[in-house]
Amino acid sequence: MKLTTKGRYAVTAMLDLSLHYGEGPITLADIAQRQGISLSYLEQLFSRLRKRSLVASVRGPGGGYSLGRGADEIFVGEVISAVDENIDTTRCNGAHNCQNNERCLTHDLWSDLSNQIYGYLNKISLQDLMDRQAVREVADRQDHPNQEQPGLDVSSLVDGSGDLAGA
Amino acid sequence: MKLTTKGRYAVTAMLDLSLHYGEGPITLADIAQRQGISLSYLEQLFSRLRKRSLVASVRGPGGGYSLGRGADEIFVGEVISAVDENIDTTRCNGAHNCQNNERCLTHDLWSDLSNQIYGYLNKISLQDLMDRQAVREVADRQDHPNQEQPGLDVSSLVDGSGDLAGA
DNA sequence: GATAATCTTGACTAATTTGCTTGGGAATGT
DNA sequence: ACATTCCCAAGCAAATTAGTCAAGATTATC
Repeated sequence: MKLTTKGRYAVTAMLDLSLHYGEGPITLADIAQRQGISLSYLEQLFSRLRKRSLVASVRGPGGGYSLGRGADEIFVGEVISAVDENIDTTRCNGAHNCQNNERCLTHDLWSDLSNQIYGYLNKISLQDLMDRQAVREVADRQDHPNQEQPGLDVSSLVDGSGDLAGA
Repeated sequence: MKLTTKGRYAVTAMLDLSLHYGEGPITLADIAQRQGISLSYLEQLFSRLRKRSLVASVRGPGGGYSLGRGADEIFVGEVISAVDENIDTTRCNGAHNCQNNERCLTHDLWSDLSNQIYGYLNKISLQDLMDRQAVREVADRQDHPNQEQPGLDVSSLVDGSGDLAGA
C-alpha cells in the first residue's frame, strides 16, 4: 500500500468524473484544466485506470472518459493501487523467507497494518466521499448561518427564487 | 497524508524498539542489522522521531534509543507524519483560494479523505499492532493445528517445557 | 585521562519516482 | 477530409529516497 501525490491525482480525477456523471464523456483536457494536472500526465494515469476498467473511453470528437461503473462501486483503494502498480516486492517478499525470525515478525507487523489500511480504503467509494462532503457542507452552513457564501448567497439576497433550496 | 516506504521504515524501526522494550537502550546498529536498513538512513529517521519525542536517546557506550512513551501511547499516524514532514502545501493551500469553485470542491473531497486516513492511522498504536499480531498467530494455530510451525513447535516436541505458553 | 561506543549533524551522491514534454499515431464524429 | 479525441512510447528535469562519508559530542569503562 502506497499513498502519494500520484494517487491523489488519480482520485481527484476520478472524483471530477464522478461530479460530471451523466454529462456524457468528459475529455481529459477538461479535467486537466479544472484540476490543474497536465494533460499528458492524466493520459498516463488514465491508461492504467482503463486497464482496470475503472474508466471507459470513447474516441473521436465528443468523446472522452466516463466512470467504468457507478460511483458507489468504485473504491478509493482500487484507484490508488491501479496507478501505483509497482513491481516492488518489498525486499522480504512473501514474508516467509527472511534471514531470521525477528525480522520476519516485524515485517508481519507491517504487512498487517498495510492490509488494514488497504481494507479501510477499499470500503470508501467515490460516492461515499461525495455524500459525506455534501453532508458536511450542510452541517457547515447550519453551524455558521451568518457567514458569507461567496457567489452563492448574493443571488438569494437579490431575489427570493430559492434555487438553492434543493442543493 | 503520505504513505511511502520511508514511513514503512520508520514504523518498522519503531516496532523493533517496541519488541525490545525493557531491554534498555537499543542501538541503531542493532535495528539496522535486524531490519535491513542502512545505519545512516536510520540516523536521519530517528533524528526526526526524536524531535517529536517519539523516541528517547542515551549517548555513550551502552546507549541507544528507546520509545519516548509507552507503545500504547504512540500511534502509527504520528510516526509516519514525523518522518514525512514536508513543506508541501499542496498547490491549493488552505483550499479556499482556488481559481474556481469546481476545483476547490474536488480538493475538498480529497482533503476529506486524507483526514479520514490520518484519523484512522492515529487510532492504531504500536501496542495494537503487536497485540493483533499475537491474536492472529494464536488464531492461525487454532485454525491449522496440524501445520508445522518452523522453529517453534520443534522445541515443544522435544521437551514439554512449555516456554511458549505465555507468548 | 585515554579509549571506545554511541548518538548527532551536515554535506554529498546514486538510484528511483514524479510529473511533465514531445512527438507521433489510431479512431471517429461532422 | 478534417478536427477532435484517445492512445502510446521515448525522454527528461525536479524531487524524493536511500545511502555514504566525515566530523563532531557525550559518556561508560578501563
